[in-house]
Amino acid sequence: MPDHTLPKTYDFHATERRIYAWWEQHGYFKPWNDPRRPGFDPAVEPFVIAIPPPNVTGELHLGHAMFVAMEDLMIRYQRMKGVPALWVPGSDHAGIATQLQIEKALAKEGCTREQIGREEFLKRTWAWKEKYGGIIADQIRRLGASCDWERERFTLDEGLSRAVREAFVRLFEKGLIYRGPRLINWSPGLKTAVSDLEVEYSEEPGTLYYFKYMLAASEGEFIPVATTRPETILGDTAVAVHPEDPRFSRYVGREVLVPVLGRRIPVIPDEYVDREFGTGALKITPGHDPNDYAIGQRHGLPVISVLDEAARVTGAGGPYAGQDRFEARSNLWQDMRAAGLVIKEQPYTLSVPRSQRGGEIVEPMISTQWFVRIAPLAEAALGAVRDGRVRIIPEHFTKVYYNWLENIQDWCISRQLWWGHRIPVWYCQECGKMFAAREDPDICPKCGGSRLEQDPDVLDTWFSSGLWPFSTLGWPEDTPDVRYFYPTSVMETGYDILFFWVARMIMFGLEFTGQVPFHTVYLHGLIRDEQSRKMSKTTGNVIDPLEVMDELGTDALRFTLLVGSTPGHDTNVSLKKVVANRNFANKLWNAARLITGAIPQAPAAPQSEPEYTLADAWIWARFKQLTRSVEQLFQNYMYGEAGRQIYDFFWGDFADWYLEIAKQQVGQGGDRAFYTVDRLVRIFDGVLRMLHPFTPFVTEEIWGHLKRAAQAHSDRLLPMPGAWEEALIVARWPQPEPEVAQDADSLVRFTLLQDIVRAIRNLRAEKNVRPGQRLPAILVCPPEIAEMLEEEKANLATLARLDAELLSIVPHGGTAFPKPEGHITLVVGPVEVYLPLSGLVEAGEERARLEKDQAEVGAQIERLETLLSSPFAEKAPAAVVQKEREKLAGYQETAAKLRAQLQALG
RNA sequence: GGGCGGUUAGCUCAGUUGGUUAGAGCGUUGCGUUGACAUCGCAAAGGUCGUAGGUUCGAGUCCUAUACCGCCCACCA
Repeated sequence: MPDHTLPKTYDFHATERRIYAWWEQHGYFKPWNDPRRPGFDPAVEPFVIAIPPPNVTGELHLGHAMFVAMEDLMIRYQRMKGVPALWVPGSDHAGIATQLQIEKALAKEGCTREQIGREEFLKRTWAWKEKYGGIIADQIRRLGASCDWERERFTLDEGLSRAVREAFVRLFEKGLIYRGPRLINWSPGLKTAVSDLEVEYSEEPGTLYYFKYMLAASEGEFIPVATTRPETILGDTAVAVHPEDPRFSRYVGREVLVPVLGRRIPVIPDEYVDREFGTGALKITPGHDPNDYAIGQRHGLPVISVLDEAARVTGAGGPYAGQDRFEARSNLWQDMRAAGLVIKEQPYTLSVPRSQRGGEIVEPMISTQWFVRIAPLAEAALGAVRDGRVRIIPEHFTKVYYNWLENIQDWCISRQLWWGHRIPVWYCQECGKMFAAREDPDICPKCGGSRLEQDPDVLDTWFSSGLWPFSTLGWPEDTPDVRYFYPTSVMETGYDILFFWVARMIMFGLEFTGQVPFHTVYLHGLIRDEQSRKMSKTTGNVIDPLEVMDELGTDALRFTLLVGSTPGHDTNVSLKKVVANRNFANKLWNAARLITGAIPQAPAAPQSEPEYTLADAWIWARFKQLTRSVEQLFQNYMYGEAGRQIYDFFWGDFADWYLEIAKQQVGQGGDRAFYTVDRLVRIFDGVLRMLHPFTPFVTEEIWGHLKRAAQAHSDRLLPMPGAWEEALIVARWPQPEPEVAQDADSLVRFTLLQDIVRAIRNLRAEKNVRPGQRLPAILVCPPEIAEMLEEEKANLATLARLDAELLSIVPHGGTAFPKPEGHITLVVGPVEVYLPLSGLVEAGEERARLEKDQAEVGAQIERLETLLSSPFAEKAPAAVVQKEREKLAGYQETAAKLRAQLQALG
């Protein structure tokens, strides 16, 4: 046996490992045109994707699998098209997420980060990163990712750190970064500020507390006020009422007393107050509420912080100082009740702000933080999408993008963490000035002093991520990579990080490089379970991609994710789908066994000119259709639909029909066998090529076998490009093949053949004719069809399980054909099929079936006649009308046959 | 409050530019296994495309309204 014989079963496990190593070893993942390699041609346009960097200590989940599959598909497609394709891999330091992991580990040892100190903490985190940081990259390899691993980057590596400093200093020098006390979202557990985006609101049952704000100057008079957070009363600096509210107008300008504390605060008028809500009067806590902060600014109110960084009451809270916020809430309320200030409590649904990471309740607080003045950047980023320099797919997300950028707030970029890029700002202890610097300074540039202290904060992780498309290529250096590969091509990621990441990359790209960082944003949906629930460990519905790959193979997983998804829409993944796609890979494998086995049965060189059967012409016409359709779908980023069509072609046309026919044709030997094998090889090769971006492993493996089998047998068995490439991963993508006039005819004729076969199979199934039993048959049809059927006789016999010796094709026109004794009739379009089964069919049954057919055909004729006599005939395009006319003619022909048959039955 | 998406077969979903009998996988039913494949084959059942209008010769596809589900943003003392 030659070595290209395929084993009976496909061992995807071993294959995946072997093939990946082989690809990598041959350098196929590198762009063929590369400024780092000899023979570089800067004129050839590359295709570039920067990977969405996963968290360095993360574990692979289906979200990763999704983007890897999607991006690898795009990269492989471009590579096969001959475009230098670069996919830059890397990972993200993920400030909060990683730091939390380390802190958790420390907690197990019974200590805190403060106890071990910043330096030791960072040492441990780096050690953690070294230990676990490679895992995710290996898991991404298992998915088949064809990244250029030599270009792998990490957001905290030296080059990227330089980029971060450069970006910060530039913005700082332009005045686009400022520092100051503002009301920010404070995470008391993490003890850091977080940005607006990192706060998630959840609806939760709570209480609305009604109480009295007593007038300072008059006994017994009060303004009723409602709050959801009584502890903030301690920080109230005013009570606001609507200026036109008659209930309270007499109080405006007077003073009320803060419960328990007895502080005097003014009653102020402000239109922000909603007269309908609550009591119509609003307590103002500028230190702990964003709206109150704004009102406070308008009225020049003092700001009192009553909560500290751990959300405990500060000294300003008098008797409650040192208490936790919730403890203080209940204590204060009790004391107020005792003092007769409580009116009532009412159940109320709150929108509770929680930290995206820790999940704890975020506290709005006044704090000195660093901010990016975002408006000018946002304006530019809006422009880039508006004028089409960046295209977002699916398109409806552009609105979401606009909406966010048009209402954007300054971005709080400082975090009170240790794991991250430290803010490159120093404070001179001698002159008191602060300055930003690209390199760690020794002396103060303002006064020359040497007692410098660096700002202790680090930057928001997304600050460094925002630079990713160019920092990974070497920016701010003017490297050959930046010059050639930037701007990148497509940014493919989930829509959930459109704001966090995509918008910020566009802003930073424009700001720092003057160019958009990518011309296309492709947003995929989120992965959910089969009941469209989010996958979560608590629900227990998490599908682990690693387990899926172990059990069903990477290709099956990839194909499921790719074909099951539409851009921007969530995808429900179930194991059942993956199983179905594992079966698909298996089907491919077995088709390959058949084809490689068929090759040696044909002569190595044909003696005559090519001669193709109807089936050959048909499958070729269908294949060409597929290449055109797939090309168009790929161009429109409709990968899922493309995959589906290839799947359908392969399974429904190629395997179900053509392979069955091909076995028969190869069995005929001679040149017929050669030309059949030639079709098999070419079309299967084409299918493998088109499938390769979806299911790279099985296709590469099979293709290798196919190629070797073909080469071993004949130098005339070639793929479409005319020569066998060295590997499928770098093989040419099938060109869309143009349609020729004959194609339509082949399709119509073969469809008739299929209809005949189906009709016979149907009857056999109905009558329980044993599958093994070869039936004789008589086919009566118009002469021009008879010729075709005669040629296809052998195939017909195979497919419908007829006895080829006893199959007669009778050309017959005009007059009714006399029905043979003992036969029953099927009418398939212009063809009458007579099968000697009347013994199995009861009297009347045949008539009933024919009448049923007649009724169906009659209904169609009626429908089409109505249609064609309507304005449709004049207004619709001629081709469309013509098509319907032909259909009608076909039905009329069938109807005539049916009538004749029924008459013959008497 | 503003915006977006979904509603198609029992389930999960496709359905690009409107073209005239609506597709797949899974599930269900019946039949079938020595030669590519039971990880399979053959056949069958199953949908008035959420509802109501409109545009059009023609609407699952475009427009308007509406119901329900989901999401995002803003945020309500």
